[in-house]
Formats: sequence, structure tokens, C-alpha cells
Amino acid sequence: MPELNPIKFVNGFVDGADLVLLYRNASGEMLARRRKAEWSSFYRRADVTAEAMRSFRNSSFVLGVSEEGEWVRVRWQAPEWRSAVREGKRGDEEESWERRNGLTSFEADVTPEQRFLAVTGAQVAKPRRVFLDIETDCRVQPVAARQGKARVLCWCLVDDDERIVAQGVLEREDDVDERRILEALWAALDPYDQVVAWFGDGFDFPVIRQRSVTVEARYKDPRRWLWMDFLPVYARMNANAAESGDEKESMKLNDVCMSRIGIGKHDFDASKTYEAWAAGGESRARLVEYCAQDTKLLPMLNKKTGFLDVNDAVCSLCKLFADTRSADPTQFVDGFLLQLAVERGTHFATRARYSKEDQERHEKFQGAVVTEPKVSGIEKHVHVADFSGMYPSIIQSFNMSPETKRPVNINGPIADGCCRAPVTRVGFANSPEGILPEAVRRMREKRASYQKHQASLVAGTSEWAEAGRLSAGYKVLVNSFYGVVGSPFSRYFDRQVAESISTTGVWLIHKTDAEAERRGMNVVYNDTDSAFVKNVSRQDFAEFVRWSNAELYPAALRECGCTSNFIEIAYEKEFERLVMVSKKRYVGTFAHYKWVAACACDDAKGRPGKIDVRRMTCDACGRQWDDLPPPRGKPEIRGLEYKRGDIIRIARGLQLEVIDLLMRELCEDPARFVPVIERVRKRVLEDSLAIEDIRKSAALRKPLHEYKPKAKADGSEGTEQAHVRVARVLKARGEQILVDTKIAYFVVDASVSPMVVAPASDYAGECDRYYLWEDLVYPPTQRLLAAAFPPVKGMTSGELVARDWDRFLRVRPKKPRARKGVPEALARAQPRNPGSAGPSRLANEAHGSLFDLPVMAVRPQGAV
DNA sequence: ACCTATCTGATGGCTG
DNA sequence: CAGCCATCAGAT
Repeated sequence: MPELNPIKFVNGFVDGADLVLLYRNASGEMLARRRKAEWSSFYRRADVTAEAMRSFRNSSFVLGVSEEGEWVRVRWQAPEWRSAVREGKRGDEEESWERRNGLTSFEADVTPEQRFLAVTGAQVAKPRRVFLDIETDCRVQPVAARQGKARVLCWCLVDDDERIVAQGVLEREDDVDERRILEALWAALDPYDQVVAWFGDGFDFPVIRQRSVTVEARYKDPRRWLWMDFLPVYARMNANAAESGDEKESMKLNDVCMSRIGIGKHDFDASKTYEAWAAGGESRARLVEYCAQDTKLLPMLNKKTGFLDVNDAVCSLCKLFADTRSADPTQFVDGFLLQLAVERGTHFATRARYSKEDQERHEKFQGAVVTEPKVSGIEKHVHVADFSGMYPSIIQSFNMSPETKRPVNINGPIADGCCRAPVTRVGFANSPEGILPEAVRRMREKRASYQKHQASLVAGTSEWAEAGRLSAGYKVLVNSFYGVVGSPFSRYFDRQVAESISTTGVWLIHKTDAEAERRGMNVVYNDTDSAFVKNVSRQDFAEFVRWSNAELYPAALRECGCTSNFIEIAYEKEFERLVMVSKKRYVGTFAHYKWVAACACDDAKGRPGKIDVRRMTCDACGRQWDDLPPPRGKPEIRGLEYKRGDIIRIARGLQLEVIDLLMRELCEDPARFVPVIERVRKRVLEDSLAIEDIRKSAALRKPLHEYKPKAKADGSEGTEQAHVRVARVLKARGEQILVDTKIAYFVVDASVSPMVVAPASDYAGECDRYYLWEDLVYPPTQRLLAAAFPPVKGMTSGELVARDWDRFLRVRPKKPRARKGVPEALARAQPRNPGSAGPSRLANEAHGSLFDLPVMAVRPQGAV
């Protein structure tokens, strides 16, 4: 039994040989407890020979050895010894002491903090949170500033309620005064446990530490705070929640806040911080105000999204201290499962070291199924059923866990007491409950209880919100299990288990499809856990779902030897209309969602009345409907370019216009889309275009120096991707270019190979407009229109022309052939498309100008 | 350092 | 040089 500990700890870290645990007393003072840090590894008792046991006991590196049930626990003096016996002195397997002695260690990578929290059952406190932003001397390039070479000009701390807690402003440009404001900052941080900043790990956190050292400010051990970088947490949690690509285009705080809460930074030139400070008076005040506004945006963003609160909830469930790392799925799954292992008196594998070579050798396992969409044009009345928590329910039903695997026959009868995954043919004992199923069960039970609890509370109250966050936290957790089991980096990695989970899902979907088809329905699409079905009435489909749950799955699982069944499919929604562009890419609008449809009336709050589709009656106006009224809700958009952050804004805008015409105005006449296309095409070719409309944005997925141009056949260097080339230009200018940095650029000229690109900041109003239309703006919309209005056999030629969406694509004039004796550039220099300021001039400039044109208007500095 | 499936765009090589 | 294919990277 874990020892009961009433203390809630706010933080813990290793200090020399000690583990320091921080907590607050009743009056809020922070206190510390020290105990010996535990660096232990576990071995199976049966594996430990008498000689190995003697070695442990006699070793001066070992603090103690104890036998605990089937396990031997060895506590090491320091982590170096623990890893040395595992990996050998140079990480060389041949030299591994454990290997030579036939030993496999368990949990030999668990930190003292993790072990303490898992073993003692100690609670993790909700951290007292404060938000931080700093401004530094802009004359120092960000890369150098991050290394602590720029003076801190001001800082601001704001609490969860957007109140300024404290501010600091430099008065004189010297170390003594900077020391003053930094010491004031550390003092102001003292009442708090967690410091949140946007890109804090990349800038603010290292800067305040480095500067404190440089100017010899006195400050407390920084390990005493939880340093939380909001950016990666937001980026991950928002990836699924984002409405449009706008929200993904940039992770700059200003852009994120503009798109998420409609509020941005103050209008202030951040590249002039020093000038603003040096001018003093009003100007300096504006700098300070700008910094304060930036800081206030952080709690506003958290209030809007609740992301940090969900993370707090997850941390409390998983016994993690809420720093940036706590938001990694491997971390929180580890935290939760280690607690379970302690309760069961068992141990997990030591996390494997996975080299680059291992990664290359890693073979993927079979995942989910996605079928080819069997629809064309605007499809009406498509019903969707999906499995509720498909993977968790499979884990539970088959009791799938690394330690419940059993040898069973591949074919024929399954061994007694076991079940067998239908595709991989991996066997699992039906009892006792595996650790993975137990984790999943507990989390699902908890989640259900919080959902129920939340429903019983008054919406909008803080208790209601907290219950919602806990429920969301459990959802995040339970959904990450499958991924963690499938990850070779995790201690729970088990390819057989992971593949049994995914392929059993495929098997369930196929079974469902076959039965639906047998009943005369048409399954038009599947993705992982969902089936899109047409040619069926609402009632019949509901009956099919009911029958599947009552008969189909229980029988199917019994045949696999399962003794429990958690599989459940639900009738989620009906599309009034649906256009599928390809796998994972479609747009539709609901006739009803979970049996609720929008009425034509407005209720007291100005929202559509709700029709109970089973009774076909509106609860607001009481009207009885024979058929459902036209849909009023937002179209559901999946996978289309509108949702993508790397697609240029005009392209998203045009696609959304077409989506709205299709889905909101219910337009089914191809001719009505023509003016929309032509208007945007004219704009792209002729109007003045803002950089926000035409820039492309892509992230660097690895450090810049790891990008190597691919060698061409003749051995020369190939061309790197556009965003990589631009990143190099920006880096040369002193900008901070790190992994995950989004690079914004535009295409200067695509008529040459490789195409000429330049940083978005160099934009002076001109770009390759033909390329813009032909490659970036029109194709996403063309694909959508071609899907909605495909040519159909038997149509008149007029109808076929109306559905020829290719006719709007080509806009670039053909290149005249270079004649003998005429320089190539001159041959291409003839003015084309007058009035549109097309790319022709740009193309020439890239090959040496023949014209006397201002350089900035033609080829931006740094074009590559 | 959570999985796989899938689509798209840039690029280079080849072919007619 | 357009059209096709393979490959890679990025995004969902």
C-alpha cells in the first residue's frame, strides 16, 4: 500500500545526492523536504545469480539491495553507475555488465522525482501560475540575445486574471541597473510555482538566467520554478481544435491571438525596442505598455482555450510537475502507468535506447483502414456511424497488454482462457486484467464520472469548468495510449499489441460494412473507426446500429474467445449533402447531429431552435416537421486546404467561398461558381496583393544544418526546398532559426528552375502571379469543384463544358522560342499580359537585368 | 521522440 | 518542353 501523504507537492528536483521536494504550508509559504534521491533499477529475482547478488552487495556504487516479491531492487549511488552497468562505459553493449551477467534491468531510467511520486502516492498541487514576457535590446540579433548578449529593457508579470503583478523597467543602460530589475523580477516570481511564457524555452527563460549571471544579479535556484513554454503546448493541443488554416499558419503570439481571440499586440515596432527605450518619456512608456499587453495575451489565450488547465489536470492524474516536458504524451502515460505498476508490485522495461540505425531499421506495422470514397458529385443523405473509443474498447475487450500475451494456435481452437486478435492471431489471457486494460478502464470510468458530474453542475461555473477540464484531460490521456504502445521510444512499446489493436479495428469495420451491404445499404467510405452509409432510412440505420451492438459484435468477439465486450458503435450524424474530394478530404453539412437538427426558427437567444429528429418537433417553436428543413449549421470541413496552415490565404479564401456556396446556399448549378473563380483570378493577376494573402509558410522539421541538398545524377548539388533556402537567408541575417520555426516566404519567379523565392519580409508588392494562380490558388478549389460537379456520361456538350474545371487554370503565356542569335533572356523579355505586372520582369532580373528597374521592386534582397 | 494512412507540392530523371 | 514517374518533405 502506498503511504498516504497529505502534502501536495508543487515541484521536485535532484540536488546532488538529494531529492528536493517543494510544497506550500497553510499560509502559502514554500517549504522544502530533502530526502536521498533514489536511482534504482529492478531485476527479476530469478535472473539474479548468487554471484551477481554478491557483486551488488559488495559494490561501493550500490547503496542498497532489497528483495521485493519477485523483484530485486538495487539502489545506486548515482545515475552514472546505474547506466554504466546497463550500457557499459562507452554505451558499448559488449561491455555491459548486465549483459555479461544475464540480467535485464527494469525501470532503470526512472528519475527520483518520478519514483517518489509513483511510490508514495504523494499528490501534485495545482501550480500557482504567473505569465512572463520580457523585452531586450533589439540591436542584438535574436540568436545572440538568446545567449544572453542583449540587455533586458523591461519585463512584466501577469496573473491568471490578466492583472499586472509586477513590472520592471531599466532606467540606466548599465549592469548595475539591469541587476536591479532582474533581482526585482526574481523577487516578484517568488510567490509563484509556474512561469509561463510564449516561446519561453527558446528565449525568455534562458535570457533571464544568462543575464542574471552576466550582471551578477542574486537569484534563487531556477529549478525551484516550473518553466512552461506555452507555444508547444498550444501548437499540439490546437492542431486538432483549429477551425481553419489561419490558426496554423503562424505560431507567433500576435498571429495566434488575432486568429483565436481577435486581439493582438499593441501597434509597436518590436525591432525598435532600444530606440523606444532610449528616447525615454512617452516612447519608453509605450515599450513598457507593449510588453504588458503581450504578457496579458497569455492568460487571455489560456482562458479562451483552457489548454494550460487541461495540462494541469493531466499532470495531477499522472503525477507530473507541470513544466514544458509534462505535456509530452510519453511523459504522462509513463506517470500514470508507473503508479499502476507500483500498486501491482510489478515493473516495466527500461526505456530502450534507440539509435539512428535502429530508427532506419524500424519497420512500420499495419495501421488503420481508409477506403476509397465511393461517391461522386454532391451526395445526399449519407449516414455516419462511428465506434466510440474504438482502440480503448479493443484493448479492454481483448485484454490486450504486453504481459497478457499468450501463445495460442494461429488457426483452429483458441487455448482455454484466452482470446485471439483476429488479424495478427496474437493471443491474450482473458484474466487477470492486464495493466493496459486496467489503465484504460480506470480512465474511461473516471472520464464518464466527470462528464456526469459536469452535467449536474451549473454551466459556466468554475466547478463546471474544472470538471470539464478533468474530463478533457482523461480523454487526452486515454487517446494517447495506443500511440505510446506503438512507439519504440516508450518503455511500453510492443509491436504485437499495437498492431493487434489497429488491425482488430480494421476487422470490426469490415464486418460492419459487410453486414450493412448485406442489408442493401451502401457503405461509401471508411476511415479507421467510421462508416459512411447511404441508401438507408434514418430508422433503418438506427436499427442496424442497435443490432450491431446487440448481436454482431458480441458474437464476433465470442468467436475470438473474448469474455468481455466493450465495443460500441453509435449513429453519429446524417449529412444532408456531402462532397468527398478524396480520402480524408471532404466537406458536408448535417441534416442532424445525434438526432438534433436546426429548426428554421430562432430561439430566445437568437440561435436556431432544436428539432428532436425522433419526434420531428422543434423544442423552441413547437413546429412539427414532415421533412427536415434545410441545414443551417456550419459545414464540416475535413482535410481540405482551407484547414491547412501551409496553404496561401487567397487559396483558402476561394475554397471557403465555394464551400459556402455549395453548403450554405445549397447551390447545385456549376455556372454560379464561374463568377467567383473569375473574380479571384482577376484579383490574383491584376490587383495589389498583400503579403498575408500570398505568403507560403512551412516549418523546419529538423535543424537547418541537417538539411542537405540531394545530389543530382551528375554529382552536382540539387536544389533544396524553398523554405529551407529562405531559412538560410534569414539565418545569415541573424534571425533565430530553430527546429519548428515557421518560415514565411513568397515565390518571386517560378518560370525558371529552380524557382526563385524570397522571405515574406522582403515583399514589395510583386510576385509571380501566374504561378500563384496556376499552382497555389486555383487547384485546391478546382479539385473541390471537380468532385462536386464531375462530368457524367450522357450529358450534353454544353453541360460537359460547364463541368470542365480545367478551363480556368492556364494563365501563363507560352514562352516564345529562343531564336538563333537572340540572347535567351531577350527572347523571353517581351512584354506580356500588359497591365498585370506579371512575372516577366522578375524572370529577367533573375538572369541579369535588361531593364533599368528599381531593384527592390523586382528582386527582393535575399531572393534565392 | 505517441501511432499509421494519406494527400499535396517541389524536384529531378526520363521519354517522345 | 510537356507529361509521367519516383522520391522526399510536410501537413493532416
